[in-house]
Amino acid sequence: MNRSPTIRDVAKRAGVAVSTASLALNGKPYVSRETRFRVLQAAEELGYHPHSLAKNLADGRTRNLGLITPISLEHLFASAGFFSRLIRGMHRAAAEHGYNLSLHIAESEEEAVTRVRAAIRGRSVDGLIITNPTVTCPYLKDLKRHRIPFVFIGRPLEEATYVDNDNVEVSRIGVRHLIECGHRRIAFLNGPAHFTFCVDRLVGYRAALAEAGLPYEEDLVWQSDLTEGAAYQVVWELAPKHEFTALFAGSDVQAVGAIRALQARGVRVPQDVAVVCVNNTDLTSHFIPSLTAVDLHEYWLGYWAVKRLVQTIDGERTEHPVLIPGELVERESCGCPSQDQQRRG
Amino acid sequence: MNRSPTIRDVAKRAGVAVSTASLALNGKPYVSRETRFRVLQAAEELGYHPHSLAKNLADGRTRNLGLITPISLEHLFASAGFFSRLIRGMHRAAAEHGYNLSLHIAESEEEAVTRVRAAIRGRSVDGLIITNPTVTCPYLKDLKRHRIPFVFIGRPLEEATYVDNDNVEVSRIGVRHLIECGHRRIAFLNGPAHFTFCVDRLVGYRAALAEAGLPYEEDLVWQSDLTEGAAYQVVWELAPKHEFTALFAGSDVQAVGAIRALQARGVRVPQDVAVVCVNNTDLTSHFIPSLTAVDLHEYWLGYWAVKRLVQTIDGERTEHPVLIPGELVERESCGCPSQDQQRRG
DNA sequence: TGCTAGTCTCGAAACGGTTCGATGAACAGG
DNA sequence: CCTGTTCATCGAACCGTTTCGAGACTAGCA
Repeated sequence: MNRSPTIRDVAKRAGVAVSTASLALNGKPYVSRETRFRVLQAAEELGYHPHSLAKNLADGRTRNLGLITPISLEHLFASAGFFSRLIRGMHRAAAEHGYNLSLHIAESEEEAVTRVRAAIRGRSVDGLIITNPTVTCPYLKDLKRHRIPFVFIGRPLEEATYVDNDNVEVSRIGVRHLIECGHRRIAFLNGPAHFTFCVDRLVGYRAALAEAGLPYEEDLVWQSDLTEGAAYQVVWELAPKHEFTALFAGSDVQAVGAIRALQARGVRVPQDVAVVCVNNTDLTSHFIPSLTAVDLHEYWLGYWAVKRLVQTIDGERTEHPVLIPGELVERESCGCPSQDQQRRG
Repeated sequence: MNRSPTIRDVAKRAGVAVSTASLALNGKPYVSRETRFRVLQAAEELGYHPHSLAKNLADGRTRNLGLITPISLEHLFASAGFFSRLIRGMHRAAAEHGYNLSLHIAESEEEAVTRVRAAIRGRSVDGLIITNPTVTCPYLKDLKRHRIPFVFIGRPLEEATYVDNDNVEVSRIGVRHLIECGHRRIAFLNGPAHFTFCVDRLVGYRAALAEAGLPYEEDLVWQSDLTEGAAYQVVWELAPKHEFTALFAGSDVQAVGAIRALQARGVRVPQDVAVVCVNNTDLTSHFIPSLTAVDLHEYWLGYWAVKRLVQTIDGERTEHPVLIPGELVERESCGCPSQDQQRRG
């Protein structure tokens, strides 16, 4: 015979009933020592491995976690690295709990709705992780109606369990570092205010200034899309109109746009203006000058999202969010004396 | 009742047998017009959606495709963006054919073996896509023994169906561009020779020179790991010893290391040395000067890998590989007059 | 000795679909 | 009118597990 052995084959070889074999194989109680041994041995000899689909159908759990990514990723995460680090963290947590990760990528929010529905209808996942909840969250009602466990990555406006960076802290760390370097007039190039993380970061910016007893000047808070070009334009236009010695940028790409604009205006980085940004990426480490950045630890974002989802699946009621702290990675662009020499890497 | 409707509920409501309902719902022949209509209507009214697990168990197909990534991704793909573009392409093709994508990330090759085995044993996938086959390919014998369909991304040494870039063409395109810009002494900073793509690219480099009637000088072919630091060291050391006006780098990160070394030696890019590299990434577009690069179209790499896998699953015998062409993206670093001004982007 | 509680084992019934073989009706050709 | 197809439908078996209820056997205790 060529087909792979089933639990029946194992049971037969061990001379027990199928149900007993099942108990033995799953380490359940009420199986005698010898019986368990015989079953295990038979399984071993036959090269038996349970058929996951059958298992899943029988006990109603799929052991599958779905990742839904609405909105074209290029637009959302400035850098694609975000996505892969996120996924790796998710994967690790999933593996720790015996879950598989399945991907449901959508290019638009409507497509995301479709994918959420399909996942729910087909009962193909035990829970969902959804990145970048927006204001509308059109899938939310489907999720709630079917009571399927889910976790957001990113702070949603609605009440829902989520995992996100502590974005207040993220910008506070960056700005505080500039203050410690002696800067007192620090511009902030933020992202669009409809992202919750941008709102939070403004709070952190103000907090850092307040802590240091520095005044908050609305004129020094700028805003641009997350692209290099948008950042360039904004900085090109606003930089000459204000006095500042440092700039805190909301993303690595925005920082690059800003630096290019400053250089075009004859401003040197970091000598004339120091720069710190959010997102520790390939770009920040390889750029010249290399960029001091706040690392978002996306790996752990993914890791905890899955952890939290598994908790939810297991019925634990845990409403409060998980907030991942950022971490400052010092490089050349902040112009600090303590800049590390990792060029030789 | 709260449980979701099954096909039995549909059958009962439509007044037909379960088997008939199944035929009707799946668009199979031998169902009369009215019967089919009644079944469909009943399904509609009940809000019936087939239970994917049950379906899969019944017909023995999982409709799942597994992606196995051996070897820490950071090491393998210089940039993380590679991974996410690959995945998106895979996802699209999978969606087109009604498959799901499940992730099996391994940090080492041994772990990859474990994951391959687990996937096979649990019958949880219909086929596997494995990135970056190495010389040893330890999972290969498991794959062949169980006759599970699989496709490699990257050219393996063993005989096996794979999808890869046309790496000979990739470097030929890059080098040819430099030649067209008037350069005659072109250095080549390649990656480690144990990667098949590096071997292929050397072939392309030589081909481009030969086509233009330029001599091949072994002294101008350098080699470094795929990191910035390694590239820096090699170029720092070798650059002064040779005469050349252009450099072709095997990756974006290597190009950055090379440029940094050149600049440290007082060589300007692109004025004194023009640079073209492989990998069109965030880094190449945002770097100053922005880097002319050969785009690898990873999206299509992933797309065709899945396409090919599905063909294999469907029993089509298609041994020859799919080769994705590269495409030159012109920017500042090659110093060509036709450089586009996309700064405003 | 009789009763109860606890172990161990078993067969059967799920889980929710697909597929196979049988059955009957309608219809064609001879 | 008989026979052989083709079409439409049905019931039952099956995919490979888990779980449930029941029965048998063993101790422990009055």
